Amino acid sequence: MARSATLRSGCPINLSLEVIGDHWSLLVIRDIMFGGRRHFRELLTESEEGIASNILSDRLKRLTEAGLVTRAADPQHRQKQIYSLTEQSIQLVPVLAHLGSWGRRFLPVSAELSIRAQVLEEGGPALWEAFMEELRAIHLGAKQPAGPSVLERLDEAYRAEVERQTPGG
Amino acid sequence: MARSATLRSGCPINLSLEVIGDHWSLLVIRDIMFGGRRHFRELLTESEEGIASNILSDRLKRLTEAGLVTRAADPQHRQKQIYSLTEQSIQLVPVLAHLGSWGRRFLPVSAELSIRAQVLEEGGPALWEAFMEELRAIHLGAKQPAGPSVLERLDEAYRAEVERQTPGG
DNA sequence: CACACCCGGTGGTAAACTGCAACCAGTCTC
DNA sequence: GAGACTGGTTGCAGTTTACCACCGGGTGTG
Repeated sequence: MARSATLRSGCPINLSLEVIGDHWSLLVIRDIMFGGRRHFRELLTESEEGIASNILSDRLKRLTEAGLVTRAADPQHRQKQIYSLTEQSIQLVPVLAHLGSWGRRFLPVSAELSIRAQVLEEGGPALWEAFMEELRAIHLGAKQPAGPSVLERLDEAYRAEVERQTPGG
Repeated sequence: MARSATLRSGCPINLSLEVIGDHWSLLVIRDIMFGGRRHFRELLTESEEGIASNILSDRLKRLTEAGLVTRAADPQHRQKQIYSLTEQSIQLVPVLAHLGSWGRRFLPVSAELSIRAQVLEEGGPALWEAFMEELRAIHLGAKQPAGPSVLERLDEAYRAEVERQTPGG
């Protein structure tokens, strides 16, 4: 069931919180956005925080209704659904970037999980914009941007950080 | 009671959400930050969304424990407590600004409540920085910054928007 | 046709969150 | 000293959220 349309007030911050102001919604978006998870099972089993299947199901439904996520059939596997970001959720990149920076400054983050936030912070708005262009290519079918891939750069930094911590791997 | 220290993961976004990822915490911060509310009763009765007293009490306690808010005795009134922002919560300004911009773009905001978000958006990072300096002066006792007051500018825009909607007063 | 995988849904239970209203004791005002 | 105001607290009920485990039908694979 769709939850009651409370609409406490017309304040943009309040309305934003009514959409993404819970523990899981932004984490799901983060995993689709940065983790490249596109299927239910990927989001479920590769979740760093261990989301439950019914919660994931519920959030994907909500996010779809709110226009932050779309679902489409997977041509490779007739039962699979592919979840994609929309322009609306892609424009959350600056929010996530700032939220990550803030967490990195004040909270007990782990090094390997915050390295992406660090790269995004150092890259600044220019990098975010490039990242958003890349996401539009991946999720909306837009033209692939020219420059080097931001996603690859983030993943590379992550792998380097993991390697740094377990050199003998 | 302090809620269980779950710490689902060390991801900065996750940790940030564990601190401010609920419906009310950011609204309380918003009211202290933009609305100039410093006392319990002000936060309670002038809340746009109508927060309940026990919820407000709980959030103020949590935010204090998390280091986003401090409380101090009011010399004017021996029973009153003055709530202040900290450097940690002042640095949420960019997050709130982006969240407001995002809401303004995609959600059914009301004109008079989103005018501040619009001013902040148009002012960009430079204006945010000036606003943060001003907040440091108000809440942390820092030196009053030189330029014109951002808070006054926001309030003025708000009043003008209200006037525009109800010209006859 | 077995078999493992895939997308979820269900049921049960516990905890958290929320709203409402009443209440309390200290404090300022007149 | 009466009355209003202060910062909260408490109790209760309803709703939401959460976790856990299991199930169930469709689907690709050998």
